[in-house]
Amino acid sequence: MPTPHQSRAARRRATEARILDSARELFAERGFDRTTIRAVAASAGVDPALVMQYFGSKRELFTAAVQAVPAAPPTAGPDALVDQLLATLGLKLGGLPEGTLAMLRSMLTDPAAADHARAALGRQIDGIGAALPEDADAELRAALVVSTLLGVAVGHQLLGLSPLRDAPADRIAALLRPALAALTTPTH
Amino acid sequence: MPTPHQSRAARRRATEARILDSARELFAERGFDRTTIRAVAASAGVDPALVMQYFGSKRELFTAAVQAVPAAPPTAGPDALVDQLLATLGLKLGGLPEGTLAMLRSMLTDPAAADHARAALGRQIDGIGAALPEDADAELRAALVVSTLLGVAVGHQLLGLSPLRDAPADRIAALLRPALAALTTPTH
DNA sequence: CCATTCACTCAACATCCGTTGACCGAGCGC
DNA sequence: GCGCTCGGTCAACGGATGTTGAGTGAATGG
Repeated sequence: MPTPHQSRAARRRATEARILDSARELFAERGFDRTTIRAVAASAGVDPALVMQYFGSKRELFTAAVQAVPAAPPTAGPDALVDQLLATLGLKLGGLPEGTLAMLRSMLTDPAAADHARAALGRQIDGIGAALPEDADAELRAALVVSTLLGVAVGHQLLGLSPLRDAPADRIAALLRPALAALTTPTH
Repeated sequence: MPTPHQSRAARRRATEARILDSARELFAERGFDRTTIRAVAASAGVDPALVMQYFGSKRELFTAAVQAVPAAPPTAGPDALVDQLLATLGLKLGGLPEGTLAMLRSMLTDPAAADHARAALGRQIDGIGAALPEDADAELRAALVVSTLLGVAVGHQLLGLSPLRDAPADRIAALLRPALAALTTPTH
């Protein structure tokens, strides 16, 4: 309504993007089950039926909202690995992308989100495992690294544990660094 | 019905316990929202109305099912701390108690469960923080320790990440130990 | 042996949610 | 200018869920 003059296709794309943004925000905040199509539609200033028309079903809307999770960038040196991991955590950017948060929020209660999470985390594990020095436990160590970062992300972004919420990102990174180094270094 | 001869009070206590067990199992498996009172009742071989009569509401049933989470045992030495933490993880016992799993499963999507989780994890953090050597970052390091264990618990018990699921518990503990030691040791 | 208690069931209500089909009106091409 | 396309709305259905109130039958206690 307030947009004065636009091509029909442009308006169409704009409202679709508005719906997707509202969906991402609500999915990230409340998770899949507690996010209703009606709430997404209201937040986007649109009729619920339109959401269905554009995305087919609530499931497909969720999939579309979460899809923007980028894979881990190609790992370079084994030393820069830890820095890269800390960046992945999103501590440097003040937060993970909302689509990722939506997936994390729902991963424990929605089987489809759990599959998505397992796949994404599995890819991370494989990437890190390949960058680690050759060792029988490389994959397991990579899994522990990813689990550690997952725990910090959950505690910080999703649960808001007070010591984490109030701490500056670089201090968290500084304290985490030796722990990640210990996990990535064979101990024999 | 199959129980042949019992006092009325005993039967009553038995069915209440059966309901609680079914509730814990389903809450741990599917989380708060996806667990229906009808399903709990069916699993306990009972009418849904009886669940209401005994526990008042679905919320109170959940609270009762989750309540059995024990606080951290009084921390002794600063060296045994890491061992104790690994025990808390439940790796040695093949799994955390089902009430704890129920709370963890729902903590990202149910605000009440999130409060419960924040409180329980906060208590853990305080306990560990007090056991750490005096340092300005003690509480933050304790929070990172708890987050790490939370991440491993989630990845292992709730998501079932394959490298973690297939690894023997003592190997996970062995790899985790130096990382936890790095977190609990001031680095200056 | 009888009245009462009490564990337990049955049927129903109210609400909410995902989803659908008919419908409307403004912008587009001709 | 006209008819068609299409972005968008409206009203409704069907199912599931938490919750309730009346009812039933067996164990209890006197």
